[in-house]
Amino acid sequence: MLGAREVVSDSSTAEILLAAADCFMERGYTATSVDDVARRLGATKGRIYHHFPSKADLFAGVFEYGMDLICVVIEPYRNMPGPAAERWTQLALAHTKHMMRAKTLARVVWEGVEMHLRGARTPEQRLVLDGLVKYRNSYSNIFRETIVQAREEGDFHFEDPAITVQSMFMALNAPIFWYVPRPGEDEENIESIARQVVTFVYRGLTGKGELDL
Amino acid sequence: MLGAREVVSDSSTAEILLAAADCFMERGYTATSVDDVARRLGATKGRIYHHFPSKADLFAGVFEYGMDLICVVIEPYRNMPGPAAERWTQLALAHTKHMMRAKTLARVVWEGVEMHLRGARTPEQRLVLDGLVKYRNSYSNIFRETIVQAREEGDFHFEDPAITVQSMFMALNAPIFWYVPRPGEDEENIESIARQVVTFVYRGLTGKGELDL
DNA sequence: GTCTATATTTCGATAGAC
DNA sequence: GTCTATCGAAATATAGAC
Repeated sequence: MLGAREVVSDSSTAEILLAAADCFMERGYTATSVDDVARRLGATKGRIYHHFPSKADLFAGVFEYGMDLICVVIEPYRNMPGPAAERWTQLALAHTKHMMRAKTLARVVWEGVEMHLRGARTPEQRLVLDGLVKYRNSYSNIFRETIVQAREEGDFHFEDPAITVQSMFMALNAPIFWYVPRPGEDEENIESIARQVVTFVYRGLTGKGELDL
Repeated sequence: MLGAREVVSDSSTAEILLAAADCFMERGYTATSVDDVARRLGATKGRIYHHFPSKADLFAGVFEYGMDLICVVIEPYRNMPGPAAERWTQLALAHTKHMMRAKTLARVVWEGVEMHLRGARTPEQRLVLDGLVKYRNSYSNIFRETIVQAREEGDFHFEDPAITVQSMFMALNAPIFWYVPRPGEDEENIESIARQVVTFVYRGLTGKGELDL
């Protein structure tokens, strides 16, 4: 199952991870103090440091938890039979809806990737981040292989796969930055937004029109 | 000219802004210390605090400088005659190429918008950020009006303009996260990437195909 | 397993010399 | 206009009580 690592052993650890995810999303990694996370838990940082050796490890835990979850979500569609273009549509819909349902975790994963792209930091943190981003890359490779196959089958059209995967993910992930859950009318709302976003990207992948300048 | 405010009065201030932009891009706002910026300048923070009352104001200065620049870049195409779809193509190409050429400033603007979406912070910082994001929104409205007009002219197809503008900008801005300038072969590289990205989005806007499920 | 200190470092900001 | 020196406020992490 793509190496889900079952980070969350007990419910106490899970509670810490979710509180940390909330804080990291609201203020970002650097601006979030361990005291902030403890305060959200109604506890003190002693509790957190008992479960995680450092703030960086806490962040890594949230990242991994987030990746584990989304891997479970797209698993049913990974090896779906039929045209790759149709498989892509199912994967993209599941991915985009999950971005909104688990917006908090998705934002943390995003910041982890961003931190990695920035480079810098200490060698130790670098090693941890490298592992996390490798996990995230194995996920994005599922989509990459699917769109390349759909191109071979004549349904998708694009030049560079790397550029296309990046453009695709940015558009599919967009809702994590502006979507605000509204109590009550959530599920239909999520369905409608996901359909529009995936349609937009689907057209970008299937279209053949060239720019007229 | 969309209210460019001429932040950069003297060359000493400009030098500080560019050094700050580099630092903010490399490590993010919170993780960047004023000492970091000073060190990059080969100076001490006394120099920075003489020109900017606070770190937040320094960030605001970089943001505003970045917005001023990109407004100048798209200005020639804003009121171009002819079909809105063609005007959009010129605007999008100019925008995307600038994202790569001025990647540093673009990333700072991005983080400013992200910080604003997070909410939180002190009321004073909130006020400054509100102003900056208003500036940024007036920029994004140019694109919004253009795609809505292109839809009225029958060239673009989409449902919700807000969702579409968000998806569009995310895809057009994607290069600021992965594009790495390579010395020598830069300009042709930028042209090729921008053409591919804008073609992808163009197809997303012009396409009429529906998802088959 | 969680809490109460506390040691240590870093950072934003200011005051005053030059 | 820039630098040196320093204050005071966080924040990471640890030690030891309970």
